[in-house]
Amino acid sequence: MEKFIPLTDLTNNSKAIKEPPLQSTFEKYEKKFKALADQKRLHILNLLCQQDSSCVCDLSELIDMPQSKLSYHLKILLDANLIQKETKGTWSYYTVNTEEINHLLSPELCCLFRPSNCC
Amino acid sequence: MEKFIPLTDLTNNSKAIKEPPLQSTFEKYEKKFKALADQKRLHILNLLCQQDSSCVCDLSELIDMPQSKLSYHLKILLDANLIQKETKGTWSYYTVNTEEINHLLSPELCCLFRPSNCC
DNA sequence: AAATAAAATCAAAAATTTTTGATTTAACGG
DNA sequence: CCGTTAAATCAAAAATTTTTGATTTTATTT
Repeated sequence: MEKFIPLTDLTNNSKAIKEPPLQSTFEKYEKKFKALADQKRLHILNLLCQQDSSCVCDLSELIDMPQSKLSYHLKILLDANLIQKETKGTWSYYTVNTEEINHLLSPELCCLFRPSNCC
Repeated sequence: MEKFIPLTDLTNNSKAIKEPPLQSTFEKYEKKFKALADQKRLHILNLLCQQDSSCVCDLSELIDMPQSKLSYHLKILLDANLIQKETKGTWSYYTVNTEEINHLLSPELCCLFRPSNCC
């Protein structure tokens, strides 16, 4: 059992509070930027912003994309935590994860990828 | 020759100033996010931030990557306008395009992908 | 219980991106 | 002019991502 809390973490560039190693930080952002690195997914995000909650079948019509393809892209956005899912019965409703988008993107991208009330 | 400037652009959702169509906006950001969607390139950006100007051979040692591979990744960042190149003799010096990064990313990503003096 | 409907999953094919090692280009110094 | 060095380019191989159509899962309705 530890007797006292060390004041400095010598293993990590002498910062008192342990930061995750750069490597895993890069992994995290790689995943998020990969999710954003696709026109179709940017379009989906943009649509979700305007609707504030949509099910797959609604989106499927808006964006003219087969259901399985849409589910595939939604999963990538979901796994990157850029959107959230709420299931009601047989429907899945998706919404933009505004907090996450705010952490990631500049205010200038507001109009495209954040809910419509913001600008 | 135009007699007067139209007050509204009826072809584009009645906004007076013509915006690029969403499609081409998505294309633009797809390219930038694709450039960011890779651990190695995030690492390169992070290194460039700290150095404020480095040639390929210096980077190649810092990141332990063969020269042709590094050139490939630098080109992707360059084409996305996230970095800039200045050639002196046989050397190419690369720097982060801070303005572009600022337009794209949140202030929270400052420490990782902007020059070191900012936080 | 059977029929229907929404959405997720799966496996194979197609498309795209990345890696690799060799070659080329361009600039410099003797 | 020749040798050297930095960096870009190239083509083929390898790896990863996306598309497609079929199937499965889950919940609802009759």
